[in-house]
Amino acid sequence: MYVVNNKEYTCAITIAQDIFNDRWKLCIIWHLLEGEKRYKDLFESVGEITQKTLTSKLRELEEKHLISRQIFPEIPPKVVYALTPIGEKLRPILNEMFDWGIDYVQEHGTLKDGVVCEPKFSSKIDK
Amino acid sequence: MYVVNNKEYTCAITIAQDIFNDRWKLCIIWHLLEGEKRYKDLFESVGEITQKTLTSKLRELEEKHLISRQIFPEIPPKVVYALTPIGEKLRPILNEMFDWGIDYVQEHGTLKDGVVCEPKFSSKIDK
DNA sequence: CTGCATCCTACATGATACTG
DNA sequence: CAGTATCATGTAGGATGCAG
Repeated sequence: MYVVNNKEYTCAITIAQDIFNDRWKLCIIWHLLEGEKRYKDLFESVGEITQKTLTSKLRELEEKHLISRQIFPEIPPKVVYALTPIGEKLRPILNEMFDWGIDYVQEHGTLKDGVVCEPKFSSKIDK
Repeated sequence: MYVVNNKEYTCAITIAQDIFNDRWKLCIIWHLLEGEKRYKDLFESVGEITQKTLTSKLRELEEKHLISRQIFPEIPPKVVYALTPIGEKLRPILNEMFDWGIDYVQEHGTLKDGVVCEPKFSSKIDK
């Protein structure tokens, strides 16, 4: 039996599930795989998320140790979010999900004109 | 731009998200990685899911081509669910999520006595 | 055994406006 | 710029009972 944050789990899969089982967290992590980002940049790149939801999701991710939050005491304010090591460890999973999505499109979907996301294969730390 | 089931996506990640981003689908797939199963067996192994929800999730998974549904014309009825090839392709992702969960427990959780799930590394097809 | 039909509730998320 | 504060709502999922 696993115990995390006073919750009990019998399967390690459900731990991961519990952490990013909503509409936005995986997407936020996905964009942070490119490197640390400011609140504003996330707000723009994540898409149609509202500020309230973005703030709430960032707090949850921080609480669960997937991201860090660095505050610069400036005017105007500056806050930078970045993946923690355990958050960074999601990279291969996200990339595999990306590949699976491509496979799925080839079997059951089509490709249209327009911009699409690129995978985030390599770590920025390498560069 | 990807088009699947009349929905447009700009990122392949969101396709995967759209398909198993709820409380139960990943868990159902996880158990089907052991091999095909009857409705009753899923109902018991998945856990605290209700019949209504299980049925609904199985329909969604079938509709999205992740599982197949085979009906045996017997009394009492027998229905067997199994992963399709594209569903089976989720195995490495699920296993990596499992491993990530273990990592997460080591950093931010604890281990207690009690039964835990095993990973589903190999395909049953191999055996 | 394998479902479907109702009814119901909680929570995640959205819309909008405001603040230091 | 980086958030709160309110208010509103859709829908996923639960509880329960019935059916072929």
